[in-house]
Amino acid sequence: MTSSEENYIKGIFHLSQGGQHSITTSALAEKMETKPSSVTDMVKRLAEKGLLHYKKYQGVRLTEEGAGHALKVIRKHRLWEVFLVDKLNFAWDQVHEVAEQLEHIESEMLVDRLDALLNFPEFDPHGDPIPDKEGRFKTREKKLLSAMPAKSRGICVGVKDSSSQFLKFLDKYHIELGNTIEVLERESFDRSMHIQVGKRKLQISHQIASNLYVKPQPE
Amino acid sequence: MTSSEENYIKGIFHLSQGGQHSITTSALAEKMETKPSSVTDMVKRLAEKGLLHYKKYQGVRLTEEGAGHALKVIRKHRLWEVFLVDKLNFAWDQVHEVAEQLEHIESEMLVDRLDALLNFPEFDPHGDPIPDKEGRFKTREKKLLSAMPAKSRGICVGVKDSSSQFLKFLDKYHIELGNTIEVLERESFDRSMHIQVGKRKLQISHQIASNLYVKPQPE
DNA sequence: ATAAATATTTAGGCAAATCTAAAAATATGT
DNA sequence: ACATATTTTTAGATTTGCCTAAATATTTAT
Repeated sequence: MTSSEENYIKGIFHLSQGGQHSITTSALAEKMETKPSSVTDMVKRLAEKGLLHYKKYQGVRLTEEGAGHALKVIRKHRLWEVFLVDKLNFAWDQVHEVAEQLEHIESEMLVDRLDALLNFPEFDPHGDPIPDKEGRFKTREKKLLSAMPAKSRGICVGVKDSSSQFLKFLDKYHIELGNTIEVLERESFDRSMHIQVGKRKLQISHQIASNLYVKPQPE
Repeated sequence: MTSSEENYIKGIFHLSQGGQHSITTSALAEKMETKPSSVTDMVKRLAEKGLLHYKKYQGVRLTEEGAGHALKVIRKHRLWEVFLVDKLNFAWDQVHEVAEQLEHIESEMLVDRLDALLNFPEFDPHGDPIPDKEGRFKTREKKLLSAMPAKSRGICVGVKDSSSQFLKFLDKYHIELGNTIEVLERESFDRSMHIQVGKRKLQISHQIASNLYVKPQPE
């Protein structure tokens, strides 16, 4: 399987996570930053290989085999991200590009030993779960910070947008995974929020709050 | 630069190490396990990019830029080999294939941090020198064991053949880099040798002796 | 319900990297 | 030195993954 094929499979998998039963050609084209006609070409090839179901004009859906393959690529991607952060001291906004390359290295032994070296991590530096050898992964209760009511608290467990710009913004305001975030007040006018992180109080826009996942805490 | 182009550049570099001023199309085709006509196509492209000198029917020679690029790829390959052995406990006969893939990952930061993680190693698991960031590498006095006279001693510092079969053979007879090898006697008939490694005495064929490098020791 | 807008596929082309078969240049042997 | 053998290059084809432009199917709106 080529890198390009793997990237398509991964792209379809991610779009499917959004709840869609079937992924349209144009949605996939946008995700892959390519043209719909190129997508049509590729999905025909992947359908022939049994990795996805495709009927003309009906969009695509991964087969079991395709989904399994996607999980393997995602596992590799996330493990490499952990490696880069934990072992090579990369910042969390610097890992994606490199992991995009490393995820295509083929060697089961490499992946399994890397997993062991990193102590079988369950989440990557952005809070996304890492599938195990069998493709299983932990899920945890999480809500967008923007969906949390005033006076509630949550532990920051992940980001929705993992672009470098957003991650650097979080760094700047010292918001990191594991922090407890308390919602002090919500502004209904612009949907901005007053929050407290540790001892620091700050005001964040809706755009920020709607890209941060927290695990709600009782009381 | 594509992986394929990098592999050609690397192949030419290695062939040039053998002392040849100019590398023929057919020698390169054999090295790359491809056909001479494919080589002609590729070297034309590489010549256009300024990575090598090529005149029809005259063979090829790397430019400064080409050689610099080759050294970078070789640096990455060998660093990854050290990583696989030191950090992931790969055996020395299991690293080549995976390193062939990893050597094409593009990220200067990755390479430099990997180098630091490994404590700036100067030699890879097969005893080959690792170029530094500037392409410089240590050379050390080494001779083929087969060229050592009887009653001489040397420290095993490298292998010429790094095929899995040969490396496994060495494992089987507990010959490893760093061992002191003493030549007890040479058989002129079949050029086999009686050697002593640590406390063990063994007889090795010329084929083995001519693929093991040693650093000759005085007296 | 039918026309207009949108989405998707087809057709034909291009670049990279390979191949085979044929042509051209170089090297070798007597 | 000249014919033969070998090496190298050229020509034309294939596959992957992409493109543009045109054709076709589907969806939407009146």
